[in-house]
Amino acid sequence: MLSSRFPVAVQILIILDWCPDNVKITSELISTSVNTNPVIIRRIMAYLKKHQLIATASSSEGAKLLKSPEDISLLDVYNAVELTEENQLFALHENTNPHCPIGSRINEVLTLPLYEARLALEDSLARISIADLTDEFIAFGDFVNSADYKAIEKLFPTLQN
Amino acid sequence: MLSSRFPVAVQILIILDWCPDNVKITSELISTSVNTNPVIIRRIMAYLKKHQLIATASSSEGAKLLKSPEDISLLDVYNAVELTEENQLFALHENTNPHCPIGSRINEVLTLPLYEARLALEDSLARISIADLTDEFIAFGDFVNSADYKAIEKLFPTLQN
DNA sequence: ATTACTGAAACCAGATTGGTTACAGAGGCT
DNA sequence: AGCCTCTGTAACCAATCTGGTTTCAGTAAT
Repeated sequence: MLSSRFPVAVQILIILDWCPDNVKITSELISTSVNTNPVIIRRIMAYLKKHQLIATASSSEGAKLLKSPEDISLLDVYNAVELTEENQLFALHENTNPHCPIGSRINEVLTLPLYEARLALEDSLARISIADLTDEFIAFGDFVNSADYKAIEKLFPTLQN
Repeated sequence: MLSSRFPVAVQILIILDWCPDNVKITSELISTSVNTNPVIIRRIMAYLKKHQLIATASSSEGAKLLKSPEDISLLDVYNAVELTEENQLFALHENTNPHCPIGSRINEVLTLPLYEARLALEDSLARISIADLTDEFIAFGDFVNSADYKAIEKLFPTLQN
């Protein structure tokens, strides 16, 4: 099973898309939504930053999206946080027996079917954007005007600046 | 990245398909092809056995396929060895903040896109059978008659019975 | 009975994960 | 200038997973 870095990264990007520009979004605000430690959020944001999906600032304005949310697909996020340096979904068993007709060629034979399966996964992820997902939530303006907001205002301490 | 149980399981099934019925296939023979410890092979074979893909015997005849190799897909193998009890590819971050409009619904919103991506992966794996892969290797008969065979005969100590 | 193999337990080292504390440094603000 | 907030890292931790190994009881064929 893959790590939860991917869904958390998606949640980070949705929050950046969902909040108006004048809201200062810090790792602590996001960590309150995810319900984890701010350092966890910063670590994942470092991946997103490295892949040019977001920009962060040492104080001041908080994090911002670097691309239009319509142009950030789930595949972009997946690639940013889940792909290792080996750049593969399926591991292969290394050092199979070179003297065995099966062992000597198994990895070569498996490569294409496993690559195609990975492509199918990636194609599916590529079809959904952050904007698509943000649409599934209540609008920020409606949230602020809702009766709920007052009760949980303290959870968004930096919401208004 | 997923574990190498899956490719090793595929290799086990290919060997069972590839070898003629009169060859006694033990965990040690397979471990020689994979180049690992026989216990590793037995552990993976236990998954395959639990999912009714193979039968094993305490001595005597060795392991056998329980289904025609055309009817064993890579998805069957993947499901047998890689799926956990939670039965999912992507993890979600649990205990997100129920008071946050995003956190309270993020997992619900992510479920469908992640499920579809997983389905795409599985559909792709379902299209390839063990028989398809076995076809990619030299036939057992040709191997036995080849010049190579004599040199590595000792690696298949139980080959002829 | 001997032999050969399976199945399972126990243990191990290394890697990964999510979590935490701590702190240097960047960059606003007064 | 000093203060304040937040980022980016490092260091550390416990839990889990993985592949590997040794050991051994049980099973089945000869």
